[in-house]
Amino acid sequence: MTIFKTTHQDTTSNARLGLLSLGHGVVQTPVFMPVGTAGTVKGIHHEDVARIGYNLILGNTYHLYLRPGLEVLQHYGGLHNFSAWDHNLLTDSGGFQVFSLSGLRKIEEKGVAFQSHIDGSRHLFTPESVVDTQAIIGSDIAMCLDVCTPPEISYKAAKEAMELTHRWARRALTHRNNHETMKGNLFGIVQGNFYEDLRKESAEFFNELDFPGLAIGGLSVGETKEEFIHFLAHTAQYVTKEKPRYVMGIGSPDYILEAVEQGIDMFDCVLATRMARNGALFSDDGILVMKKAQFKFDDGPIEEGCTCRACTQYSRGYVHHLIKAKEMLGGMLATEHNLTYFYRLMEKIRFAIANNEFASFKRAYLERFYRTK
RNA sequence: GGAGAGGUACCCAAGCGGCCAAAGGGGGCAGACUGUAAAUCUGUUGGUUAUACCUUCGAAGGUUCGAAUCCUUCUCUCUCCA
Repeated sequence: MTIFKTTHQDTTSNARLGLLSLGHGVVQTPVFMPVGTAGTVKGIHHEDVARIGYNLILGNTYHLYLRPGLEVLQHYGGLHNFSAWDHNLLTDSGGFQVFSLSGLRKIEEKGVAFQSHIDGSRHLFTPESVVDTQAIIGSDIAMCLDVCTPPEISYKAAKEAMELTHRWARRALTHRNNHETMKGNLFGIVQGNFYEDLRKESAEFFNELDFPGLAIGGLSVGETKEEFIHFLAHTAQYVTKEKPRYVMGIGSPDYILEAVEQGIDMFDCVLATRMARNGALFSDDGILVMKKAQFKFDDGPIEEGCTCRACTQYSRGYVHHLIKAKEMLGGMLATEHNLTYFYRLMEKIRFAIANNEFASFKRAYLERFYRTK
């Protein structure tokens, strides 16, 4: 069963419009997904996330498994109900967490053994257990457990990680297809590190399997922007265009534009929400670091035309004050602003694609965003 | 009026003869943040013609090769007693 259809192909790039049909509604692509690691998009009500327009957010298997734990999630009938989120939910498998918590982990054929960052307790994730966990969470899109690797590892290590990712993917798919209660879709994750032939091999491997969608993983893990762009484009050319294509872990507006240009349909990133909490707000004229003294007496909105609460109800000076004073409302308003900004950016991107002018839109956007004022 | 404690950089505060332009906080300023161990972290914070020199630890004077540190006087603040 296909869950995705392309509705328009931009004539100036590989960018495309699509519709992604999931358990909690249809998602317009390209789509940016806010990250709600531990069952909450930090600093904002789920109600407000939905009000902005989002109908697909992330959760994280690793974090939710450790806390609140499967018993609690089962008690509440899944994360949708538990967190009052009535729209779509994608959960990351924990592959990235296991990678970023290196030192505590041990990767074996059967799965990955790791220690909790919370209390040091020992746990094992297998391709099968991670599918089970995401079934309990109730994910509309579940991700395979993968082996995510950093830049500058050897070819041999990269190849081994990729091959293990592939074996795990087969096991996860088999398990999912025999699963009695899982309703969500399971996506595969292309790996291959920063080696062109491995990326090609991994993409072709996943194209052959019966996943309803595919992700490109192992990018945005510390490589340069040039490497990111190169390996994104290189990998994307081999990943089937018949399925939704998801680049994990990006990004900033410039990274998102690069991804959309390569025909990527989905991406998620903590950047918008984390930077908001740290006092950096996005605008078409670049990033505003709100703690700067220049905003102290600034009566204007964060961004003219923005529809968020921060922009429609408060001045830059007030937000500046809240951020400086470390008031909770500051991070909340900033989060709402950045998520609104990214939502509107995606709307503009989709509009540009619909009008076959993505290439010029991208150029003009970046020119303005990085123009020094 | 008496007794005691104390005045250190933008603020609080350590230092109590040389390793002190002076710990640590805070505040200020700057930077970072990309499948969230982050409402976090990092750098910087007397001046200059800058691996050195100049000015600075309430004020003035003194002891010493050398003083934020010891002595004298003055001054201001706080606490207790009358």
